[in-house]
Amino acid sequence: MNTAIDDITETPPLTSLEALGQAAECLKILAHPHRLRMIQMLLRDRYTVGELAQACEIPSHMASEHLRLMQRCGFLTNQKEGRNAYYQVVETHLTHFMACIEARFGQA
Amino acid sequence: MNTAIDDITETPPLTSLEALGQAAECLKILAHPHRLRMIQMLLRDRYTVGELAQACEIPSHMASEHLRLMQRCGFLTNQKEGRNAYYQVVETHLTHFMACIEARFGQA
DNA sequence: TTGACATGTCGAAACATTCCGATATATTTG
DNA sequence: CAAATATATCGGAATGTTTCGACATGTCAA
Repeated sequence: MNTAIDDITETPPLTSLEALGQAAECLKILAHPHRLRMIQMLLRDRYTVGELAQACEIPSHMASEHLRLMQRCGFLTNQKEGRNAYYQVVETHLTHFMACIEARFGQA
Repeated sequence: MNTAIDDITETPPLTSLEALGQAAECLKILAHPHRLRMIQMLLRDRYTVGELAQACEIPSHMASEHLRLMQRCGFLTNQKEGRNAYYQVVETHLTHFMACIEARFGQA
């Protein structure tokens, strides 16, 4: 015999189209190989723009643009130290997203 | 004293830029509110193009295009029955991705 | 066979993203 | 101060995505 709670856990309600719109915005920002690499690195440690740029094999002014984008949407924050800018992750759910991506696309 | 295995589990290698490129392609396809809604529904049951279109509040010929895109990249498959086409999920990792999205963006 | 229905496909307009050179700002070093 | 370094920003060309109307295909029922 099912209880009300059983029914809810069996079929949770659909997410609203509005919330899925927000989700889609965030996924669009994730959907770039250089930004994924930056997030993967920043989930482990903090890095400067130049270090991230080098890891992505791109000019640092382009890394700066990717980082600005990810900061504007609440994924990252930065701290300026001298002439360097250290970025780090603030959106904790990125840990889970990256775990999903690593589970599917591996460490290859 | 750390073993080699400890070191690996503490700092797994970065995913290659090539693999992250594939991941980005998949995320781009996920990054659309109507496609997210379709996937969320199809993870629970199979539906026709018309049913999915109605749930997304879009004309069915546009639902058909979204479904074709998701089929081409290996997320979905379909079975024709009479004049209907039933779609269902074949990429099992979508369960985990959708769980992440629901955890972050809720059932609101 | 005819008409209604469900789905699929095409092409173009509208829109968004990516990339890059040029330039700007701020900081450290000599 | 001047030069070098690190980061940030701007504008535009190239490219990709989304949407939509129009039309094509295939199925069912009368």
